[in-house]
Amino acid sequence: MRLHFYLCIIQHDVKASAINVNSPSKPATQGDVAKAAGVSTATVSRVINQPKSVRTGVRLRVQEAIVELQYVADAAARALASKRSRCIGAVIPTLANAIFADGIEAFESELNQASLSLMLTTSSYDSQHELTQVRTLIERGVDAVMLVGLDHDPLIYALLEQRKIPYVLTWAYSSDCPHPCVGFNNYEAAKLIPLHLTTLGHQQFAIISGISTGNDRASDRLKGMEHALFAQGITLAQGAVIECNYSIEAGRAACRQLLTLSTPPTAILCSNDVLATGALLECQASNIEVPGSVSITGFDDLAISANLTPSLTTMHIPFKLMGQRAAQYLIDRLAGATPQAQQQLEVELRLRHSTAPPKPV
Amino acid sequence: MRLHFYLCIIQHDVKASAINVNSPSKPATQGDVAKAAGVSTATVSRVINQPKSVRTGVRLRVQEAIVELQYVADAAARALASKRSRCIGAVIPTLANAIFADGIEAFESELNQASLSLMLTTSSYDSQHELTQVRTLIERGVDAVMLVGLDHDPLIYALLEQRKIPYVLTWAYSSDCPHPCVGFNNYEAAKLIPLHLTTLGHQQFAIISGISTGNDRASDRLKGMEHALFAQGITLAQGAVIECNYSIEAGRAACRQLLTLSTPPTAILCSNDVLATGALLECQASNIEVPGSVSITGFDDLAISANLTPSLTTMHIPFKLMGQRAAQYLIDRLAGATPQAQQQLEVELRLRHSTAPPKPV
DNA sequence: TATGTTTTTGTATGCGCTTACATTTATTTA
DNA sequence: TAAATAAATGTAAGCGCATACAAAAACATA
Repeated sequence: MRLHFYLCIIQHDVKASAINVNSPSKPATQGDVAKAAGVSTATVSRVINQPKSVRTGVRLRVQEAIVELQYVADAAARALASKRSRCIGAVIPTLANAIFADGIEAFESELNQASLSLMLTTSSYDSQHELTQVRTLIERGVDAVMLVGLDHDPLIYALLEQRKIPYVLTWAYSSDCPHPCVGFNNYEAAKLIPLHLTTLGHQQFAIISGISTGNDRASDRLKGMEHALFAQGITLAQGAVIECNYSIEAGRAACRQLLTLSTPPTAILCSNDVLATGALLECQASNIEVPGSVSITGFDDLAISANLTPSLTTMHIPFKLMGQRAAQYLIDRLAGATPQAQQQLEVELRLRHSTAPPKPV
Repeated sequence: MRLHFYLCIIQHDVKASAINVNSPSKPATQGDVAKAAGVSTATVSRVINQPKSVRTGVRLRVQEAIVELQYVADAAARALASKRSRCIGAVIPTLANAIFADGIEAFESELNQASLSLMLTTSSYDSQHELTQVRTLIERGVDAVMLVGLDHDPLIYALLEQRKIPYVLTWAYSSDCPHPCVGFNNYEAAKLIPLHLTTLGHQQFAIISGISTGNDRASDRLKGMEHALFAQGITLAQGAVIECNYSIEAGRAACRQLLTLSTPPTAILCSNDVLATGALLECQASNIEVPGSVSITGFDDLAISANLTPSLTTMHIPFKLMGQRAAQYLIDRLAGATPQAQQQLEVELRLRHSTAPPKPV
């Protein structure tokens, strides 16, 4: 016992001096700190995790040793011993769409403040890939998971629930959603847009939608717009609904195509601002007046939308707030609280200059 | 000893049956799998990490047990024992700028294929915050780190090198960079743009730059453009250089201001496409002809740039390739290889319709 | 078949930390 | 001041895995 003690002292001295000369020695461990400060490893651990439970004098001594030895706690060991990785996983369709980038940025920032880190993956709008990514995140030991949209492979929910991993769905909301979600009702929000245009007097509509298969947001928005039109007794002409990828080029191409219909639309409803921007730019490039010849609406309210000429009428979504709320939900869950499981965010139709009454016939 | 043995058996049986009925029992461990397959934990570990070293029959039995028990290896334990977390950290200024979003998406995708996960953080263009984030990543035990730009707090390099954590700098390149980097020379690339415009006959220039303080990319681009102009004997009028945030609104405001100069520029050089888009939209909104009255150039070649009216002359940067290469560099490093430390990517000035000879005076 | 090789498998240790519990020390109460 | 209580600290047992080394099995050689 005594011998052991001496050995430890010697070992510590060697290490300490080695560190002092910046040699490539191994990083200090909790044990090194403990010896340097003359306390047990348990106390070092407490200084790090529950500082208040350690007397001030001791705490200071330990903190000094930590700085001195440039001690950095080993995350793997902490995670193994505490069963918490302090990492949150997120699967989003893509970063290419600014709406995800903004939301995720806020999400990460919020996590950061709670000393949590973000493990980010993308699914490319592919639900099987999403499942794979969730599996990977679970293997990585994330403490919680954020997903986009309400529809997911049931296996995802099974995995998450089996392992008791808190999760939250975002970018969508439904009052009867059986899962925790933070977002807005894409369907209901989308219904508001046709209303605005019919009020202006439009009768001839067309829709540029994202691919609705396997994308509940796109699908809900499309349905919302269609149903709202039908409710007004308006029918969509053959070929007046185009589904395409979320890209400016696709939006342009779709717009071009729609304007060649036998009865061209006086209003084109786009299911997001990327497509709407494409449509607007196509009109600009083709010298078609907006809103003179055709009104155009978007959805999302990207940074560029208010700056286009004409500025885009679109549905404003508080993405930043959504990211924050989603993060907060998970943070609360991990803290043992039971935050509100379904959170609906306010959206707002921003009336700008891309919409106007149709030309009198 | 013997007692302990029995206890283990009993405990295992309980666990196994519990799992079969999908009860909320603890997830299976390697030991559970080992018992189920009638092998040692070492063999299970080998089946997972070096399958070829295990006989086919045994391997199959183990894999079966893994599926049966829904075994998922504990990442923390693996990391602790193997000293590898399989996580790569990245610090980018912001996701709000699409150039980072695209590059990171490719980066993550490449990591994914190598069974590595991305831990993403943002610095808000703040070098001290960046240092904090790097610290956090190191604490999280990332195996490698990706940073944006060449200039960083020396402490960052010290930390990384002390812990022998491979890292790579991106979005920039310099032949004399002492650190691994994958990117392009912002300074040299920027110099090409004024050249194009002087060739067209422009003499009156203005520049809209990002905040150059603490941002080597912005600073290099600005210097590059200025030096190229000076080399042609062209001086910038007082107030002809504006530094502002990377936002469309800021670009618009800067453009508006520049056009009120006593000798308004015939060409406005923007240090990225966001600012250029802002400038272009401002002109559009003010009915100022581009390139009739003023030529505008960007830098980055965002998705929207080719679709604006007029389409934007800009420097094309292969962000996707850059993300892939950066990831590959780190993957190779972690595999023990010594990939090329400095990798320069080709950039290309895309001549489009926002530039033209100035109006004859 | 006996021996030497190689391949496969098992044993047992430790990675660095957290935490239940035991022990010591400080503080309060009577 | 002593006893009772509370607070601070130490002890030691894992957490679940990878891996060095030892042992066993399979294979090759003579």
